[in-house]
Amino acid sequence: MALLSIQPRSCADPNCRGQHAPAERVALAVSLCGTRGVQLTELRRQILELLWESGRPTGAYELIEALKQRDSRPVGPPTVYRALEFLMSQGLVSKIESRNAYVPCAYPERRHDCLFFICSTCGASVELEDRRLECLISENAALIGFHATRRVVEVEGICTRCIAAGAA
Amino acid sequence: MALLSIQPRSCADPNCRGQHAPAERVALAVSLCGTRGVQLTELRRQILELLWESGRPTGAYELIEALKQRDSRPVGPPTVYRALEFLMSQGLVSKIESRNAYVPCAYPERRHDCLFFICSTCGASVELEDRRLECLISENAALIGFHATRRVVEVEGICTRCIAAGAA
DNA sequence: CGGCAATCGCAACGTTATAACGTTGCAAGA
DNA sequence: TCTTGCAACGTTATAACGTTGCGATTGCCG
Repeated sequence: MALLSIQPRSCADPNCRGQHAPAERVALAVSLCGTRGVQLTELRRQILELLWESGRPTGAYELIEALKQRDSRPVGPPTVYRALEFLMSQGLVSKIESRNAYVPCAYPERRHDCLFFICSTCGASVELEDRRLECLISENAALIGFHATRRVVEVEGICTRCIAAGAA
Repeated sequence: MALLSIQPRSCADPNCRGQHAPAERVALAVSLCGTRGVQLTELRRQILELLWESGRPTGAYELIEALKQRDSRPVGPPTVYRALEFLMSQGLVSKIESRNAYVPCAYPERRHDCLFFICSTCGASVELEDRRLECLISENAALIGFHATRRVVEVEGICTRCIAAGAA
């Protein structure tokens, strides 16, 4: 198991690297849930925040560890899985099936299916959206009379950064 | 856990429904492996056969059960996973990531990535191929400088048969 | 026949997910 | 105030999926 590397920073210093983004993401989620009349509880909020801070697909048990270290609150697997289920139902999080891990969703206000690129070297993932891809899948589905409800598109490979690093 | 439903038939009777197909599929695999100079051992062959006979994505532990019932040979998880790994390396089997289950591949001679449709009602899966889809994914990959090595495209929904049955 | 690599058997363990049941906290209405 | 209802969370155990490590066996090839 990879070492736990979720290390939130307080973001008051000039060395803060992109740690404001998680806060903004969470703020968006808070307002979104307010609008929708659903409860983004403290636990759910924290898990979403951890996912944004992590920067890569993160397993449920990693989240359990991170929560324990963050505020010495021990939570069991069902608790975390329930929170993840809620976050997924709101489009705030997606599961990366090929990794059994979870990522925060960049555009929770749009209800679409995403296209994920996961780097096998550094583990980072990138989320894209392509309407044409969804159309093509629908087209194929129609071909066999299939009614699609969920699309999982995950691409494994090597990201730009790792290609560059490997070439050096 | 769903009831084990892998029930091979001897295929000598006139009521045989599609059970010749698995035999033909396996025969193709045998010749293919012969050509490639790799060993499709008895165990590997049996697992491939079971997958063809199953007709739906089948878990590793289900295969273990089926093997035990088929010829009272008890095999452990590592044995089955190794065989599956071999079959996947030869393009004879694919893993359905969203189900942690395995399906036989219809076109093992072509080395491509498939598009799977999995029915949430009956569990059956259909394999399609669409070159345009692969192109579109490559295009998106190029956009972010990503070098793709594996594409996972799985669509969950309801198949024609189940739509019809539900409408009745 | 001897050597070697590939395959298989087996025990133990690690990881991911859920079942089953109980508890807490809050809010509406008699 | 009671009590009823409900959503969220806690706890234990267990199911389901997958891996490691090592030794035994098989089969190929000189």
